[in-house]
Amino acid sequence: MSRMEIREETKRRPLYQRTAETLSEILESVEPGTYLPSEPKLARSLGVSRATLREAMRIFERRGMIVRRQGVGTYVTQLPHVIDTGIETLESIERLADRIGLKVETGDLEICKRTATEEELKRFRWERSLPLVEISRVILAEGRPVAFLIDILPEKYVPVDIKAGEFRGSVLDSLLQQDEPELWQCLTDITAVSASPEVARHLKIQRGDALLFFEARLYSKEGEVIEHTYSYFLPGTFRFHINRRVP
Amino acid sequence: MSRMEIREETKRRPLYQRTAETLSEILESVEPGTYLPSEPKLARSLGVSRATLREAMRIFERRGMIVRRQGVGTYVTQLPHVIDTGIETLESIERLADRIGLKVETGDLEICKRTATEEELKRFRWERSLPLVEISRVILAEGRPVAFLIDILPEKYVPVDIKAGEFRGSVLDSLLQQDEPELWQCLTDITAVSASPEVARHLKIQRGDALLFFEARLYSKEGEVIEHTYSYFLPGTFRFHINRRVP
DNA sequence: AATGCGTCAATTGTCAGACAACGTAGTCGG
DNA sequence: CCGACTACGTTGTCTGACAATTGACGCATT
Repeated sequence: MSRMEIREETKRRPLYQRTAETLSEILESVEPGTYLPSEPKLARSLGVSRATLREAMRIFERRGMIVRRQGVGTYVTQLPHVIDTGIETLESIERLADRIGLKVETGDLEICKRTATEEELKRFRWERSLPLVEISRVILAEGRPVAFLIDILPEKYVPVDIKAGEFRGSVLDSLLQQDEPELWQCLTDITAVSASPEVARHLKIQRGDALLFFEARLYSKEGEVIEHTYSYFLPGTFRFHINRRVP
Repeated sequence: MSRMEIREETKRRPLYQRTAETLSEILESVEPGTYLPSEPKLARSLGVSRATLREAMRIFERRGMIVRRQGVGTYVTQLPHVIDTGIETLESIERLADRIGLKVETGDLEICKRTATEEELKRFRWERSLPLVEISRVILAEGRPVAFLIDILPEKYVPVDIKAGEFRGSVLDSLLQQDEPELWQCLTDITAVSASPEVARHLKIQRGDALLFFEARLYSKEGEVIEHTYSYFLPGTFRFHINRRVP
């Protein structure tokens, strides 16, 4: 077969995206404030064309990780790492805990089937007959409850490993691991609430204590709501930060 | 003078950035789900090269506003507007209120000069002798307190109009309006707190009530801390949302 | 010595054109 | 009816070139 060639599995995604990943590693490894090699040199050293390199760089420029100045060069900004550890990137609590070296486990796991409420039908455009699964659980860090999470998603989207009873602690991670459905973005509302009696009971705190509250909707590329999550966080354990751009 | 040519003031910034703005307007004006013209056509119609257009498009692709598929085309995603109204873009409370049609005013304004504390010296790398200005105020919506803000910044950066006693409600807006110092990004920590007695007094709420709390550091391109802000928000009035990307 | 000016080299910004890779829809043959 | 093949349009990638901008240097002038 003349057309069959060796093709790495990474070949699937566009080159500029893989280049962006390589660039990301480079940016993390160099001291903030240092200048990158010129575009022609860097492109040659990465084995891509200058156009492709520029497409990859544009991403980091917009994120504020690099500054490009015509006639001068491109240098790495201060604090580039926070962008990849910030809230801008969708991440499960378990992975976040992992990253900061925190051991967590799951408690009070409850999984139940139900149908959508009127409000859910209207807000998420789910079918009336669509069977839903609601998964609630408590996150424990060093034995203490630090978060209470409620995931709601159509039964057809429930990852196979969770269906099989092998719940490993994160609905999101299971969803990300499989190919179907393809996740695209997650819209999250942020606010603070006083703990309700039920949430207080799960978190073993006083009713009325202040909690950080996320309400998130996970979308597919087609704009369909795949999952809906309520998250209650006890202040102090997790630090959520975000990099806001100036307009 | 042969070299002197008419040059619009907008000419200063790179073409791909201006193209990005034009693109942004186009994206907002079209129905979500529709396909854009092909890159050659769109580039011609915008009067730029295809390479420049692609650099501009890359920004919106990363933000999730458009999806590009090789061999098919580029289409506009659902809910593109939330990105520009989300928390990702730095914005004063006053402008946010404006956008959602809320009338706000300022109360309990206090401006005082002081020197940096030990913690501030360490965290922000400010000079020990640097005189600071602390500006605290309450945001009122329809007569009710909804937010309490504390801005801390070196005296040399205090906008001239505020120095002149013309405080118009937003330190950030004043900073953005002038050319110096040049703002670059804002790192914001998000959490929830119980209202302290002092904050509760300003917001006219009970001590211990749940508040959304932002701690923000405003940086220049050189990585210098220009401003430091504590923000307490009463839940319910402002909706902060964010678009989280899947990795 | 200090200052201003022109020149030059290096770097990013922009352009044009070409071809490759990919997906879709239609065509053709079975 | 179904499958394979083909043609076509789109995005992905590359090459080379030139423009615009900046900083450094040398030089003449003050």
